[in-house]
Amino acid sequence: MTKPATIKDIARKLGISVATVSRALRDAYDVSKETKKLVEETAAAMHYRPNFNATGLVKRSTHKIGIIIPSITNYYFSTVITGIQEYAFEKGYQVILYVTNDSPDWEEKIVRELSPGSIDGMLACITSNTKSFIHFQELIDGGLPIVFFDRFAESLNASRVLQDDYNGACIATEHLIQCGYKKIAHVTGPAKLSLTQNRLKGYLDTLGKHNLKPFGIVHSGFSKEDGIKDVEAILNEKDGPDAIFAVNDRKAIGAILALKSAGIKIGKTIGVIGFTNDPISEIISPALTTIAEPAYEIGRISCELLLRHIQKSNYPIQEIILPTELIVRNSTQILYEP
Amino acid sequence: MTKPATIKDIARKLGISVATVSRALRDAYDVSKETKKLVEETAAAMHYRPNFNATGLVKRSTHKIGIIIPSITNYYFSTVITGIQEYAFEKGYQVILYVTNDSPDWEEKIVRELSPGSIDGMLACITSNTKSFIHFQELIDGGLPIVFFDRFAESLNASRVLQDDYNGACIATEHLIQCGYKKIAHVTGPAKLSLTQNRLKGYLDTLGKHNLKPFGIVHSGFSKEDGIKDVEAILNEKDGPDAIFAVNDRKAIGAILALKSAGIKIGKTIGVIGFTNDPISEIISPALTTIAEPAYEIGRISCELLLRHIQKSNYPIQEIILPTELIVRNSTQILYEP
DNA sequence: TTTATTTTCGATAACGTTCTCGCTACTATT
DNA sequence: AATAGTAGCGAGAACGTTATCGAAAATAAA
Repeated sequence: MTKPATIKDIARKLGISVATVSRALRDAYDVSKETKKLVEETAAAMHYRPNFNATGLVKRSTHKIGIIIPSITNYYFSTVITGIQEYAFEKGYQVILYVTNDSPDWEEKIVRELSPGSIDGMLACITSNTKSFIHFQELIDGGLPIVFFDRFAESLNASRVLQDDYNGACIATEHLIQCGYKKIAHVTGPAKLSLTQNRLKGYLDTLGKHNLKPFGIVHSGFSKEDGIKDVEAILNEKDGPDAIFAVNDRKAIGAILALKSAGIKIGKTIGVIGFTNDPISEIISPALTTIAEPAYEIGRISCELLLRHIQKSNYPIQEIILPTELIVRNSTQILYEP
Repeated sequence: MTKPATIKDIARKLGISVATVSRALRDAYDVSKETKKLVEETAAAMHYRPNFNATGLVKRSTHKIGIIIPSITNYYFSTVITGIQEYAFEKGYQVILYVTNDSPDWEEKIVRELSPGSIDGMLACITSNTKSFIHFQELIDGGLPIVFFDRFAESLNASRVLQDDYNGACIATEHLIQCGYKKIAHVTGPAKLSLTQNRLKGYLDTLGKHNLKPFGIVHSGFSKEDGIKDVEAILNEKDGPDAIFAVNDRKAIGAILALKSAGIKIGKTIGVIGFTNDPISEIISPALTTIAEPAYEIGRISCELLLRHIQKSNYPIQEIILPTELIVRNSTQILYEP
């Protein structure tokens, strides 16, 4: 119940002015070594902790950054957040978490209700169907540094950190082709998202390179249930696929479940490849071949970039793309040696 | 780049005092309806947003709460956080996330570096081997409301919200016995944690009730890998178990993987039951029988309780225990009809 | 010495709010 | 008509810190 010690308390105890104490506590060129040391010692003794509200008020900088994200209950997002959190903590920043539940309305509400000076910058990942971006544009216009990750809007002039969706999709499709699969379907995500488009493009381009035709492209959500539904629909068509490239692991899991309950041999009859490298992909049987995304690094690097923008207001806008990696497991198999 | 509007700007524009504007913007008994309406309108027009640093300074209350948690990359924790976040957002509170990585040193450092007045309260889940609790005690002594969830320290006089670990373990063990399993091993967690102790006690008591002997109790970490190791060790003993009760789903998953690679038929030869109801438990094959924890509700209720403590400084300390539920899947089977 | 320069510090005004007074101008009471 | 009460507002201090300006003391240069 004891009130926390302030700079005034230290000043009073030492018989010096608050200004001197303040200087001594920061990087001070303006204060003698003796008083600096003295102040630091008594500050420690009194358990002094700076009041961020006060410093924030005068310096217009709280050491806080915001994360706005559709959800945290999946491997990719929670790992990105972990990366962000760790880097931020190392640099003395605190992280405020905003979860949109993938609802554009919530997203807009959250952004609109932001108090000025409550955060120094923002890490953002938009919902899968954010239609208007003016709320983000207003933040940017207001001078708040924003770095997008994973999902972003082309129209917004802001830095972003992404995995290499296009090449990842190329690698995935190439792998299926090398295995000997020929009729490769793509179970994809929400149409407007750039990551969906890039993975789709990688798929199409790679098929084209090999003179193969695209197959049953279905746009829907990102969930396991979406994967099940989409694959069931594909299976009902007359001419079925012999492989499925899913836009992410959750949908690939759905695909595996759907194929299993249809009694189809996964790998041998129909190959499945995902995207993410969710830990579940090595637990499910057959284990899921997938494209690994560097989620943790994306978090760390996004945060690093954001802090640069915060420190230099004219820091140049960047697009950082991190490589992906093919992880081969049992859901794809070599059908014949070429 | 335009500076955000302040209360002063509104006052100047309307030719009234800042005090009146301030009153008009809050629940004002002291201001006429006309000026109140006028102020609200121009505030909206100028996109006024209150500055939390300033209000926090004078009112000694930021609308922020902290969550300190070992990790966010698992189903239980991320779901609890989701519950917390949603409730907090509904009530106008922001959530600051602190991740300890299950390291007692990080935990202590984070707590020690908290700035006074930077949060109004704290939701906490301790690491699996926090040895000393004085850093939390100091927070409590300093008057900061804290609510613990899932993991807590008996010695700390603070509210807590828990799942019913004891009865959950009883139900789990009882289920195994009803199935016909007789030699039930318990793969458990870090020894000091109360949840470990309660689940262990539930297991022991239920066995005792049926005159069965406990079997191969192994204390280790919470991870899948720990589960694999523990079960491999148990299998190497002369007289093997016919069922395994794991302290959580991740270890149960590890158990299933270990049993599979040992070529043991799960369910028929050895039954497995977990604790959590992680989504992965219905994806793995065989699907995992488990005790479902109300993670989301624990989050919401913890947050609700914390806000009560924040609003009434003498709000009574509570221990809230939420029920669990048995979810039967294929990793346990009825061995014979009694 | 005297002057110039540096080092070290204190006073004071901000930052954007809320809070406590107290003042004015009404309305109600007698 | 006199008093009391009340509604509505403004002035100014406070919250804990940093920033600006200048003053005093110490040192260096002349």
